[in-house]
Amino acid sequence: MSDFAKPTLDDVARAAGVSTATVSRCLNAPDRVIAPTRERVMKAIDVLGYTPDFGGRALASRRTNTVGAIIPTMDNAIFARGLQSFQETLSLFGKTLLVASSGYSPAREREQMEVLASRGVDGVLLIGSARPDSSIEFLRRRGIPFLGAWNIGGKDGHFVGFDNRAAAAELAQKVLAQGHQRLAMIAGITQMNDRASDRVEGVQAAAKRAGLNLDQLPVIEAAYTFDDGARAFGELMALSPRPTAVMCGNDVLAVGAMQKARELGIRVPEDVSITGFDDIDLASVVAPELTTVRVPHRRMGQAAAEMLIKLINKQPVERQIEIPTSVVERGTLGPPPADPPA
Amino acid sequence: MSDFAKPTLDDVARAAGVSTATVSRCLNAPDRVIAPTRERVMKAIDVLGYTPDFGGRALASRRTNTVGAIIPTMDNAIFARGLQSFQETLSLFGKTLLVASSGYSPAREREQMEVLASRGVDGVLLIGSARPDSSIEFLRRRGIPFLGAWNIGGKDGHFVGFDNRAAAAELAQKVLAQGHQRLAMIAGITQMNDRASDRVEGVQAAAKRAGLNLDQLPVIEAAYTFDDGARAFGELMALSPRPTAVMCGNDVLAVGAMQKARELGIRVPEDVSITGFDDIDLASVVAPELTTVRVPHRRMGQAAAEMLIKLINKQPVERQIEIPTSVVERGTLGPPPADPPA
DNA sequence: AAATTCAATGTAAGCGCTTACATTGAATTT
DNA sequence: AAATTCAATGTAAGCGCTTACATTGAATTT
Repeated sequence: MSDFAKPTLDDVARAAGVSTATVSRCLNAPDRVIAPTRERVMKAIDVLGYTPDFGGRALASRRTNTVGAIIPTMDNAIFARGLQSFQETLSLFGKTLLVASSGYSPAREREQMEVLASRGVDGVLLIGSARPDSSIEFLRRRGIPFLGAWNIGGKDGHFVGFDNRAAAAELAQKVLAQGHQRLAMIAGITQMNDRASDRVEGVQAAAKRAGLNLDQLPVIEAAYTFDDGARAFGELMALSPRPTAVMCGNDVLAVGAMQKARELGIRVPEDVSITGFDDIDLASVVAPELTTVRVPHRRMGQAAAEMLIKLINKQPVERQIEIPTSVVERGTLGPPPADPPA
Repeated sequence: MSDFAKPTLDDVARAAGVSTATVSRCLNAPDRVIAPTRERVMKAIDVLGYTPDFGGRALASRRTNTVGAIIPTMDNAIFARGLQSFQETLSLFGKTLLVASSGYSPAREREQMEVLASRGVDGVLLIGSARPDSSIEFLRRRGIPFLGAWNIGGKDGHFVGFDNRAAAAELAQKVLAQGHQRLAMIAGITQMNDRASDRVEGVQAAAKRAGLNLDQLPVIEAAYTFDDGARAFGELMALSPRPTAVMCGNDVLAVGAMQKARELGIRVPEDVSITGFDDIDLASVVAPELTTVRVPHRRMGQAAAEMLIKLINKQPVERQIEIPTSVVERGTLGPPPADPPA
């Protein structure tokens, strides 16, 4: 076998004594070729070590069997798990994943859309729904099916995700049920991030329903890192009156807050309750374990892949699939101290 | 602008009043076209909203500007960070990342190689060097440049990574220097995983050098999860004599072990010292903080991307690049108890 | 002023497939 | 037995680019 002459369809056809059309059919619609012929062709393919050329195939069929995903970053447990199962499911359908990252910037997201479009992806996975209309318009014009994940409720388009607002509200209710009156939030950066802003709104809605004054519900925005969570927690603890419960936009922020609490000698949950969001592995590793919202990332990734494939195949789909979440009550949530510091 | 008629090179050429070759040159070798012409062409490209067709381009140029990576799983902080920076660097060079996962199975890795090869990737990133020769042979025959990362020292081929063996040995030395005589290990699954087995060997070598009897150095292999780490730690603690220091194959295992210790009422480091490997964020979040080996994942990801691009461009490269690691001594490592339990 | 050079551009073949349409011939219907 | 049908296969165009080679004509050299 030569190192150079990569065999082509033509070589296979010649070796099997059939036309190129027949070889192509063996590959793409085997039932349209009679068994003995097919076997002969398959044998030739095997002997020559033939694999179809991607470029030729893409050009002729106008299909790439490639799906793109534009996520803020892979380097974050929030997306890693869902993306992994998205990829696994895609691979079951013979599709490959092209990964691009936006770093939470809508402009970079748009750039990546263009990169993916020019690569002829059959479909695109996006995160959430907050982005300039022009970006969506771009995909529409190109005729590329797309899907928002990790959230639902965008004004139009398809979604597979969870109701961040409702989940945050539900968690807030549990906190309020413990008797807390002085809530505070460490939110993710809400600009162009509907997951982050929905969570804030959810907490605020629940607080309002419970008769709290929203002016007394401080919200600090922080990037999703331990350090930023810790810093924000420090700021909140300097407030007067000091909050007795700090709800965080995700688990990473919450764990950062817990670290800072330890550093400041503030006990969790005796002095301050802390909650997270996502229920990543980390949440059940810290002590005390974190009260948070469980999000079935793997299930969502799989559902997203399935829906996107249906969209690509122009099969009917629901407009959105809501993945149920649940509050996980663990050690970091307790009643407020009897005599909270002013 | 119509939704359907995606403009082609031909359309641009006609609109700009030049030949298709000139348009192609504007895109691929702009300096070979005089400025006024180029501007006219660029204008036409802009007006028509033209983007080159990937299939056509790939077919004609025999290049895809796509790089593949086959990693065990994305859903693990160990790979996520390095892969993210690999991708970012690639993107700087106009290359896109195709991600495939093997789930730690050499057979699946091989399958994914075939998938990537048939997609015409320009190069492939692999993890480590432990795999059947036939897999390497496959890439060689196809003429696809490849690179092993996360480790160095494979018998041939190119590598960008760290010396797992030496790093583990260095960490073991620190443990031994504390006076521990009863070491134990919770290793990753070593089969077809050179990172895991190199770390075991490193610890064993250091122990031997210190005059310990390797028969008295129990090693339990465990998958990289908290639960498996916890389970293995439980087994080790049931041993008699009980180890006074448990070195873990990575941070996740170590944190799992710490959880179990807490559950068993075993104090860390007073009763048992625990060490990890990788220094993922988690390591400095647990209490006490984890003694571990710092691995500059981002730097490695970037170096890997740069080397792979050089390989693709047939530029000269070193055979391997070693990324330095360092031991981070933190709270989980202390001297053995004065009176260790039998 | 004629010859030469060379940058800028054009012509057209070819990359490796898919697929609409055409052909063939055995099986079925009349 | 002739006509019809239809499954199996073949023919060949075409998908949208890149690039070797050809052409053009202004600038330079003689």
